[in-house]
Amino acid sequence: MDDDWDLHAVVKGCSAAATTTRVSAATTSTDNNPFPSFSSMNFHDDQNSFDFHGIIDHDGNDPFQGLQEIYQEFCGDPSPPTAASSTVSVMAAQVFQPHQEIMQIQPSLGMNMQMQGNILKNPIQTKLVRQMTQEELSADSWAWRKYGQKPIKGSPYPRNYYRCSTSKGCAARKQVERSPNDPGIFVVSYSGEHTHPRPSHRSSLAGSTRNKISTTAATATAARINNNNNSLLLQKGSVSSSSPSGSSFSPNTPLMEGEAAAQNIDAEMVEEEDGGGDEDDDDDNNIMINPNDLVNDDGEMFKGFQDSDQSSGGGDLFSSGLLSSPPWTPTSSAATFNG
DNA sequence: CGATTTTGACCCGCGC
DNA sequence: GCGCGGGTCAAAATCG
Repeated sequence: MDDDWDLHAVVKGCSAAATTTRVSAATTSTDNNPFPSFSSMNFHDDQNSFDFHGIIDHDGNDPFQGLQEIYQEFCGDPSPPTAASSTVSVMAAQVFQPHQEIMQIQPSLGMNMQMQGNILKNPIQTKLVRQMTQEELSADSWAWRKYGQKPIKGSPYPRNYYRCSTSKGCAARKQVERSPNDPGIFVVSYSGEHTHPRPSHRSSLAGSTRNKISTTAATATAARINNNNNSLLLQKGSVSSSSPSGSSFSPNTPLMEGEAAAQNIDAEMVEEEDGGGDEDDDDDNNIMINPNDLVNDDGEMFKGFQDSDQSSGGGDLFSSGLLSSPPWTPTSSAATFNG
């Protein structure tokens, strides 16, 4: 029954957005990590705290040189902070993949206009995959509506499918599933882009009652996450159009069930920002990019998902809702998971 | 009543 | 061609 905590929708907020993004080689093993120094990189939301200078690889080269340049371009307009840092993380993940043939960035949800402008130069279809805690999920400000749930082979937890409910034609979607390795962590994938600005008010029923999630579980999850790797992954996928979202609107989304959800709702709007984070957020929002996770044997990025091997049973379900906007556009949304 | 969740069915791509 | 797995659809149920 413990697994019943529904993570249903969490919504809104933005507070969870990452305040500090840490990019690191997930694997500690230097053997496979082409960028040992990566693990020590820390990124802050502060406008210019993201600095790739001084980082070198095994051979003493500066693998981040190009990234630094790109970053500077994007950072012309750092807002929203979270978005910016997350985006950069994504970029880093792509750029640093040794075997990655593609180094372009694609427009995605939540990107601000400037970012998109830059990105459009290199349109690529990608899907953003990120691991986050429930808290972070709750920070999603977009409004998501769940349209499906399926058991996934290899994972004891089902995957939940959400689409943006703010606008009918919005192509933004996201998938949320619990990490087989750590139930406290959710793997969220974003694809498509919002064709409208962020909602400023969460929809009335969003995540209302249907979802109840045990606060304890949520808390535990959040706490646990600090000890886990939050990896940011990218994979070729589907996405396309562009849309502004990075701006500052506030959205909604389903919330976690129960109180947690409720709390998020009210609190979120209040804290949406960037400043909220601070200490706690620092840890919770760390984003670690694991090169190994990004690329598979074929040199393609991916991995996080396929890892676990269990069987899909169809049965169990958890419903989850969650997450929301792309890392760079944090706000809130919640989700619920029923173990 | 409207919006959302749940859940089985359907569709499609992929590997054998 | 067949089976499997993943993504989406749609009807029913739920909730404020």
